[in-house]
Amino acid sequence: MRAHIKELIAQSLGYLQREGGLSLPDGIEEKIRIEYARDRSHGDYASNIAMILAGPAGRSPRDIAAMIAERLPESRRVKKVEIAGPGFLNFFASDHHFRMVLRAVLEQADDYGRGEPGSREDVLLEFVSANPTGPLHVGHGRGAAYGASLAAIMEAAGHRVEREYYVNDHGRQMDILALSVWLRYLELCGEPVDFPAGGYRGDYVYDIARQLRQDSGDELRHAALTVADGLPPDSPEGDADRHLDALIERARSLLGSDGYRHCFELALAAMTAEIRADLEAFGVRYDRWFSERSLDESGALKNAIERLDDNGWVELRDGARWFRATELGDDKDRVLVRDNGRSTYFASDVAYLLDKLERCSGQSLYIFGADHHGYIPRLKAAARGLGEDAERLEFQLVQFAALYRGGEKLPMSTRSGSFVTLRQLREEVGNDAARYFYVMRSHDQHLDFDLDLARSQANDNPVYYIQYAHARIASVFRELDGRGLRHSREIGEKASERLDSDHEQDLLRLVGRYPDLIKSAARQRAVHSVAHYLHSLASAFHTWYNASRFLVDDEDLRHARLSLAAAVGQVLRNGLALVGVSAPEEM
RNA sequence: GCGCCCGUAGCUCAACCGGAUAGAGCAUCGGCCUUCUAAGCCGGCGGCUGCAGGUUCGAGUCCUGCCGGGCGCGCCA
Repeated sequence: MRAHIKELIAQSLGYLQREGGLSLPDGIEEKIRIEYARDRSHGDYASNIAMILAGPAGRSPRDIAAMIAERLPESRRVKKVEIAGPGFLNFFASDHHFRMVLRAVLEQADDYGRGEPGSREDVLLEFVSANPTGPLHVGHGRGAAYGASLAAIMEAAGHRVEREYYVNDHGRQMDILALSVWLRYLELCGEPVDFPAGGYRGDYVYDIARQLRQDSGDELRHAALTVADGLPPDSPEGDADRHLDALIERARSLLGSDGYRHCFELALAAMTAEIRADLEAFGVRYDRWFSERSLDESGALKNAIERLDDNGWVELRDGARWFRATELGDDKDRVLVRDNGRSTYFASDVAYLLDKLERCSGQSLYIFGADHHGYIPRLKAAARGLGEDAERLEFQLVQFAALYRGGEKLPMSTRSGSFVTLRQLREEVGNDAARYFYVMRSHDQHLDFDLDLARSQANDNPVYYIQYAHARIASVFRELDGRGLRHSREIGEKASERLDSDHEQDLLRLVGRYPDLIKSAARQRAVHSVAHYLHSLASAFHTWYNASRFLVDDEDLRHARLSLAAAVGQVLRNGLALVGVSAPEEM
């Protein structure tokens, strides 16, 4: 409908242009914006085009609006056009338009609101990508909920979306996990080891250690004294990181490369499987799990560094290879290969970035936690250095979700193990509430997640409010069935002009703008706007439900109302599906 | 110190890339179940959009400065 009205205005402007009554700036068609009227008395759609043209044309906005209105082509979907306020053109939709809306919803059903697949650019969406060194916590949950919903919304809008998880299966953090597992394993063998300050302390480490003991028995056992012998001191007296690195080296030498590798692979596989299962249970699915290690194995890492070098952005400094990022917009130069010959995490990022840009024709979208915002300039610099278009990289920052319990903010640290996992959250508040709560606020806003509130007020959750509307609709149709009646969409559609109350008109309007909503939510990456829309649709339905009855004797009216109710139910289902929330038939 | 994000009702947040009288939920006060699900509905109370300037027909939205909060600034991952 927005596109339709836009076209009407463009035609009118065309007439005006040809008649010579008005000279228009070039490309003015692009500037036509159709908005939703806020107030019912302002009609259904509004355009401010006359106000934009007033300046250059040197005439009053209302005059111009009148000229445009006079030359608007007839349309069956527009009942009338008014000029209001400072110069708005207000469009009132016709009964015919609303009839078309009803028909579209009921005919297209689950596809209502969906654009043609592939009608928009392909995007590659990377999200969560948490290190597989511990279970996902509630911070990751927000990225997961936002990313999965955004992917679904963009897909619905017509993008082809590739969902990707980048697995950091390569670096020091993984070594620390492998070491932690091995030390816990030694404990289980009865060795009195001192657990390092920098190790991973969560219970899950014991779980993996138990698995290791089951696999390997005492094969990997070494005396605690041998393990600790001659190591630099741990904190607080010494340096925790130096201690940790020495301990990793000790593990490697005692276990041999095969033994060490076994610990490492077991820990990696166990953690990855757990993360995957967590996300799956949360309704979050990926098209690809991309291994960082594979970049090294495939030579992609070497290629990317060479390409930066060929383009003249790499130089040797103090035995290390540096990327001269400063000249490409970053605030510091970055090390690619350390003086010990090992490549940095950043080097892998560059290789992965290149791989993504080569695989995807459109935008490569990163969803980062807010703490990663410092990566943006360096990744853009890398894209430029590679000779790629940095504009194809897009970053959405998801702000923190702070957890509160008993009015106290919970500390969140992976290493100390004192965090609330995504799994615990799901068990506490349920999948539907968790998915909805995560995305009901704009992703660039901080989110205060009060666990007590989420649990104790579970019945006041907005998500139940929306689901309840859906269940009520289903219940109406059950009642209809119970009375031996049937709903005819055909009659309902024909009689749709009987839906003339304010409540019904509000609902028709809301249902009709759903397809536009999906497009704009996708364009703005604004998942929360879908959540808000669903809430207002449910609210309008509850109001209507309380104000009037569906199963009336007047057949035309009954069928018309049932058609509208069915349409509302359909849109609720479609929208809820996009944010990963179920639409129950009864509650 | 430098950089990024954010300051809107008592609380948590919206406001369709500059539009019309800034809206919801929670909290609070008062009403509505013999009728399709009261996990609901109707009404009241609640605002100098952090502060001060600027840009223009028009600013919560854009620009500058200040105040306040969060996060980030390693040959870590």
